[in-house]
Order: sequence, then structure tokens, then C-alpha cells
Amino acid sequence: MANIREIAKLAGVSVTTVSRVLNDHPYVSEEKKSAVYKAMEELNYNRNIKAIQLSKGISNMIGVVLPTIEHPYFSRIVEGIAEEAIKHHLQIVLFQTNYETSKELDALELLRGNLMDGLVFCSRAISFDTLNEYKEHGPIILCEDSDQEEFPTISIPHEQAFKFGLEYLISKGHTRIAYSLGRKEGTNSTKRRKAYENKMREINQPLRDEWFFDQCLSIKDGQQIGRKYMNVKEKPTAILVSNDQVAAGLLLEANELKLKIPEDLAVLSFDNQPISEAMHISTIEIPIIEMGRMAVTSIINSKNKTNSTDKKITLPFRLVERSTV
Amino acid sequence: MANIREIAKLAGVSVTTVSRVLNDHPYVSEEKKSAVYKAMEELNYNRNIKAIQLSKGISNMIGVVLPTIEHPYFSRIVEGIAEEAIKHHLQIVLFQTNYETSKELDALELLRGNLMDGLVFCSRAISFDTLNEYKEHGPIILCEDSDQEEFPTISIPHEQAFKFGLEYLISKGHTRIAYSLGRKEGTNSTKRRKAYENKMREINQPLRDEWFFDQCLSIKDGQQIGRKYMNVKEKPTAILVSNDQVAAGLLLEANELKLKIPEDLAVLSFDNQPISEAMHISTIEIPIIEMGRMAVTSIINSKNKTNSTDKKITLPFRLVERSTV
DNA sequence: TTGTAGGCGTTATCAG
DNA sequence: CTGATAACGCCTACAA
Repeated sequence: MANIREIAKLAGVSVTTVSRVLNDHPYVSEEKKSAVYKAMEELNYNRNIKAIQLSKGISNMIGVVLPTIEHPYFSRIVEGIAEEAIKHHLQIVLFQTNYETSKELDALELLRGNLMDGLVFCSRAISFDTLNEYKEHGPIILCEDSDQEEFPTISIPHEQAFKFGLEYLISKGHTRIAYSLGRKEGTNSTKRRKAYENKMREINQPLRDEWFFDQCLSIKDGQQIGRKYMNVKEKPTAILVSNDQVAAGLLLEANELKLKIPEDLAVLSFDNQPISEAMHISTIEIPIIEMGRMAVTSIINSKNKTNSTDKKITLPFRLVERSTV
Repeated sequence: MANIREIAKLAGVSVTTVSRVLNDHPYVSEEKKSAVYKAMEELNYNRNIKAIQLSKGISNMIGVVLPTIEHPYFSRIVEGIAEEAIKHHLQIVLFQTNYETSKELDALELLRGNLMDGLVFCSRAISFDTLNEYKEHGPIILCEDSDQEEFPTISIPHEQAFKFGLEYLISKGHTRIAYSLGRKEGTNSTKRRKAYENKMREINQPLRDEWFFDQCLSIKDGQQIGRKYMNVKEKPTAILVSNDQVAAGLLLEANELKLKIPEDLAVLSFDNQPISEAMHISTIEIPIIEMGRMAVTSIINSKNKTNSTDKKITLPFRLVERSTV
């Protein structure tokens, strides 16, 4: 592989001049410029980007950490990240962690090793304490509704949104409301659970284990809920589920079980993914793509200003009324 | 940022020794080793991965090119790629192109610039001629069923699979068969179309424009087909659609239109994504995850051997009979 | 077991 | 306009 020095030699100029030509600097005579181009042609020259990056001390890469790319929620975030990243000539490095902290650490180590300019955690298993150890090595953006002050976050207000969903169901005459969450421990899920418990206390409803469905993320999980529902002794009249996938699964299973939605069971979900429109699912929209986009701008902002301005960005949610409530 | 030289100075050893400690080389005395560790601790040392990569001439990164990450087919391929990549300590760089050749070129340019060890094209818009210009810069793997000899490919035999699907429908008594494709121009779609035209000729059926639905990828597109179907004058009795998403949309719309599946219209699709199981859609399984996995191994093989062994890898497809045929 | 010196390929500084 | 020369941070013969 020919390098800049060989080009210089062949063209009869200095490496500086070659570099100038390469970078479209002014102040290079046309003759030398064409001599350089000719030499590059002859030697079949290719720039070495790694060398440029080392020399300049930049990367133009950001890491995106998520449990799996196969869930619509995450692929949608990445869609947004990719859209914004390309505007800034940033490349995206994907870390599919399956919520294994060791893999999340891999991403952090690469940030530490200066390979990436920043990291977006779409969801995480790793602790804030661990995260904190990597704080100095580059901007880390969290797509979750956490209250800590260390890292910028981008999210809808999950507690408020869940409360809003419950109130909507209540306004429709429901008091016996079940719910599902993605994973018990996550920041967002914790907020949702809190909202649920508060609201139930408020309307004097007991918390029933039977009415809570954990680990619900996919269509299959939604079908699961449908089957479990049949065995629930005290039936709820409504359910607020983790996301549209779960709602879709629940609807499909309900159809098989001759369960009428919303007459027997009202269903409200989150996200407003395409499938919810197709199945007429009432849902609370989360601006997922926008979240992805803003995660990138947030990283860029953190890079530019030493005092990162935007700490906690809260995006709006929105009720989309269709026919399952 | 402290570097290896400062560590050496503070620890009172040479840079070589520091490098040895860093890389777990043998033949370093315990005293020096701990002196180095101490110095690293004191100076808050972080390895610069870009420098290592430049020095060693490696990248440990592969690029993945696809139109959008938001479609289950592509996110599933990436899932497979990620699974295999992590075993080989390869990072994944995502190029979301929206089928714009300029963005596909970006990926190729980074390959040329030695930033990545190889490229996987999950789908592409760019021509073989252009691709060929980048052949020398690293392995390029195509996830499509093309017959060219220049690049390794990984795919099911699309023509054969489509023919198989048609024959299955015919064996169920159908002769009036419609079909849909993802995009007219793609390699895989071309094969499918060819299979369709051949088979129709074989059973003496005319080709009707009305029975062909182009640009069908999503649930929405499937619903579209349902609505268009109502206006088709000569009704087909079966349809072979591009993928499970389209089938799902078609089923949902059929339900609203009081169209009976499979009585009024039999539906067979491709992929065997989770949604097809949930909706009991008969489908021809494509080992998408496996495709992703093998794309990575193929890149690794191309790297190791100068004479790339596996040129065209053909994966098996499989009929999954459920209740839409 | 250790160190010196040169190389990876580019950019940046500064003097002409 | 041009060019030496020193970074960037690390690895690795080769020699000791």
C-alpha cells in the first residue's frame, strides 16, 4: 500500500504538499497539484483513515448500546440515531448486549480507548456507579427517564405518561386495571410501576399480583397475557401494556379465546408503532425516532461545550385513540 | 492524556517494557510489571485503540449496509451478524442507506480507507461495476441470490423457493395465483418474478398485471393489497407474498373486508418471522439469522485465505404449514 | 529479561 | 507557495 511519502517522492514534492492536495488546501500550484494526482493514480493510492484519525485525534464514530436490535422499539431508536448521525458524518457502531453487563463494558472500554466519540445507551443493565467510571472518557447519553444528575437523558416522562394512561382508562369507567412491564428492574419500568401503585392507592384499589405481567416485550408475551388472563380469578376490565407488540399479541390471542376487545377487556399500550395503527390499537405515542435523533445532537453538544447544557431532555407523549379502549 | 512514553519514564523502564505489560507478554519481571501498573494508575492511563489499530494494521470492524434497520428482515440479519461478530471480537458499523447509492458509496469508501475489514451488503442499490472497483480493498459479502462470480453471496435459492411456493399452492388446487414483491429491481425479486412467470407459463396461465403487487414490504403494504384486491376484476384464489409483514397486513385487512382466508384467498408468505406464528400464517422459512452469522464467517474466511473458498453459499428454505393456505 | 530505534500513515508547526 | 521536522500513540525487530 502506497503511502503519502511514496507519493511525495514520485511526484517530486514534499509530504506536506501531498497532504495539502489531499485536504484541498489553498496555496498549492496547479503543476504540483496535478503531479501529485498523477502519482496517486500511478501508485493506486488509498488514504488511510485510521492514520488520519490518529493524527487528528478524532473518531467520527458513536456507539449505540442496546439489548437486541430485533425489537421494533430499538430498531426504531437506531433509525432515528442513524438519520441524525449521517447529517454529521458520524458512523454508528452497534453493541448488542442482550443485557449482559460484560458486553456493555466492551462498549465503555472502547469509549475509554478513544475509538468512539460518545455512547448512546438505549437501555442498560449496568449500574450508574460503573457508568460513572467512564464519564470522563466521553459523552454518555441515556435514553431513559432517570433522575440522576450525572448523565444527560432523553425520554418521555414515564411516570406521568403511565399515570395519564391510567386516568384515561379510569375516565372510560374502568377501575379494575391490570398492567404489564418490559422488565421489572429498568428505570422506565420502575417509574411506570410507581405510577400504577400510586394511582391504584388513589382510587382505593388493592394491588393484585394476578394483575401484573412482567417481562412482556414481544407479540408472544402478549399472547401469554391473553392465556393467563383466562385463569385470573378476579377479572380486570382493562389493561395498560408495555408496548404495541404486546398489545398486538394480546389482541390476537383474545380473538382466539373469543374475548371481546374492548368490551371484555380494554387495551391501551405504548409506542404507536405501525402495528398499532394496523390493528386499531389505542396507544400512547412515544416519539421514538425523535429520541434517537436527539441522542445524537446531545452527544454533539456535549462535545462542543465543556459545560454540557442539556442534562435532562423530556419529550412529549400523546394519546392516540383507536378502538381497543 | 498520558501515553506509553510517559508511563515508561515514570516507571523507570522502556516503552517496550510498558508495551509488553500492556499486551501480557512473558519475560517481564514482576517488579517492573508492578512499577508499570503503578505508573499507569498514577497518570490515569488509557490505551489509545486507534494507535494500536494503526500500528498493527487491523480494524476489527465490519460494515453492514442496509436500506433501513426498521424492517424485521433487516434487523434480524443484523441480529445474526452481531451474534457471530461478537465471537470474533468484531465491531459492527451500521450503514443505513435508504437505497441511496451515495450512502452505499460512503461505506465502500471507508472500506477503501482501511477503516473496516469487510462489508456485508444486506441489500443494495449500487451496481456490480461500482462494487467491483472496491473489490481489492477488502471482502464484500452479498446477502442475495445473484449469479455473478465476483463476490461471495449468502442466500436461499430464491427462484427455487418461489417455484416451490407456487407448486405448493397448485398442489392445494390453486391455479389463479397472484403475487407480490419487495422491489422490482432487486436481485432476489427478479428471481422470484422469473419463477412466477415460468410457472404460470407451465400451467398455461396468463400473466395479469392486476395480480402483481409491487413495492410490498410492510404491514401497510399488505393492507394495501387487501384493498386493491377488492377491485380486481378476475379474482385470484391464492397469493404468494413478499414476506410475513405483508401477509400480516393482508390478513388484517381481509378481516375488515370480511374476506375469508384461506377460503376466499389463500395466503403464503416468506420468512417465518414471529408474527407469522402469532397469526398462523403459512410461510416459507428463510434462515435469516443464519444468513447473518454466515456473512461474518465468510468475511473472516476471506481474510484468512487469499483464495476465498466459499463463493456462493446457498441456505435451505423450509415450508411451515399453518392455516392461511 | 530489557532497551534502542524505526515504523504505521497522516497532520501540524514553523521557517523560508 | 513550499518543505523539514516533529508530533499522534503504539508495536516490534534487533541487539544486548
